[in-house]
Amino acid sequence: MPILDSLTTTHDCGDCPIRHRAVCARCDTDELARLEQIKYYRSYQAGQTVIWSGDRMDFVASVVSGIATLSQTMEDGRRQMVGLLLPSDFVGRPGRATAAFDVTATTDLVMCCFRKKPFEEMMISTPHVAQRLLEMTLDELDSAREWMLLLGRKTAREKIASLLSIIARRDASLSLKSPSGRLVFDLPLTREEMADYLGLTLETVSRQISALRKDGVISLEGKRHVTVENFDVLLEAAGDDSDGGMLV
Amino acid sequence: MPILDSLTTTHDCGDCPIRHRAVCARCDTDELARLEQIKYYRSYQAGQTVIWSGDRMDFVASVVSGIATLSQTMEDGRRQMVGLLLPSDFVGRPGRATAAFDVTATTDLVMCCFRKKPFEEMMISTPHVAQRLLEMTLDELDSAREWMLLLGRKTAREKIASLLSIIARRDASLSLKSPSGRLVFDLPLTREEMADYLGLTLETVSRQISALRKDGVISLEGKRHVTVENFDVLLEAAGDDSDGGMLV
DNA sequence: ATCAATCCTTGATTCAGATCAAACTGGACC
DNA sequence: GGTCCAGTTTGATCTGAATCAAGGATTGAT
Repeated sequence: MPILDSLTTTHDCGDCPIRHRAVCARCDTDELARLEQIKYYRSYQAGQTVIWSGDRMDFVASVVSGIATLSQTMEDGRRQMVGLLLPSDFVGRPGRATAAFDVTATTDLVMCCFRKKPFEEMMISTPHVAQRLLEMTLDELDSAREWMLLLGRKTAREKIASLLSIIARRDASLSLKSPSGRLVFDLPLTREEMADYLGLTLETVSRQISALRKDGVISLEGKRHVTVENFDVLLEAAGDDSDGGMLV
Repeated sequence: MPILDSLTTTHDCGDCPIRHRAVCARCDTDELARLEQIKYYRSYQAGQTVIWSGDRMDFVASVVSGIATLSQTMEDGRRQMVGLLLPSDFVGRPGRATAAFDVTATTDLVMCCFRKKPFEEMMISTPHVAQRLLEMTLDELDSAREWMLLLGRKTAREKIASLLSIIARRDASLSLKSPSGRLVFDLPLTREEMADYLGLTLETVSRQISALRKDGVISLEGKRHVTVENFDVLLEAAGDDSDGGMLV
């Protein structure tokens, strides 16, 4: 993929777009230099599988750009997404040999990979990587628990509204606007992927999006481009109390 | 509660029943001595609330004995348990002022609490606490993600069978037996608590337990005492592939 | 022994979302 | 232009679990 060539070559951590949010966020110059030595970039095309659950995994990585999904599949094919990996999110687990979930590139994806063995050594010898990883993991755990409320107790309509509000909030935070009033964004997922994330069927996702459109909560241009007229109305539909926890 | 008196007085970490599994598992003698100075025990009766979501929380803690639940409630009363806290599990989050979830004692409960400020200082100055906490948090995150598959995609029957298999596995691991063939244990939760954990109603829980009994997968004495004749049959009913991930 | 309270079971009915089925949309390619 | 095809929408029907409702069982208090 020619678009990605500039990123697939080794890159200076100082210029990295996720420098301040990823697992390396707290590293000082020395630590960064050590990371530079064990890192390499990998690119994946949209739709490609990064790793299958159970596969041997000899690296850990940060998402640099693009979106990946974490999912689980039962023998009969039922599938549940258990995480959405956005730029700066961490993939893999120090101290474990195999992947616990399937990782799939949803868009074109660039990852900054660290060879696992030396990364594990850094975890022990330098504090900043481990500290940041703990913080990120605690955040992920809170998100996962928020998601459990959605999966266990929310209606289909609330699930859709919750997902839209999360995506809207993330987009707003990237552009430094606080999420209120009108918001515009593109859905990074197909209806089927949304269904897999929300524990629904793709038909129900489609119907509920149509219903939110009819009710004036959102409007659509094409299938992916969404306008939210009033963020508070969306939160209301999501069943969240107006301030809303719901981290991504 | 007179039963707990021996535990509510200060106790030597060396004799602690969770010494080898809790957040202090990796600590050396020096570190343990520092922890001794900032720790205190608290007991709660079955049914008592330990902390409400949003409340200020000036400690973190390990469950020493008993069972607690982590849960979230929506304004209209819908409720979802997002974690079951067993002995050695950690409660609270360094670097955060308020509780993110409700914590409730399901049985009589003893917690080993650490004052948050000095605990946070230890996290920075000594590596072993932070390392162990990271490991425990990564395990919890994997469990939470397994639970997302259950909540999003499993049938009521599979949910019940999954919960029973988790409780059975934990009981077996405490008594060092490998879970296979006949297993006997007590349910630590009411039907309603099971429903809140599984994203079901208490009536559906009751019906599915009856159904598993009729089908010979389990037998019951009273309402809480369960016998599993064949663990593999239970796993089959849970929809897990026979080796089964499903950590607690 | 009676009463109240909590927990649990079972039955009847309803309904939200799944399933089955068909058709539409918009881009890529010839 | 056509035609392919993945992604999507919409309709008809079915079904698993929720809801509504009524009783048991056990415990503990009076």
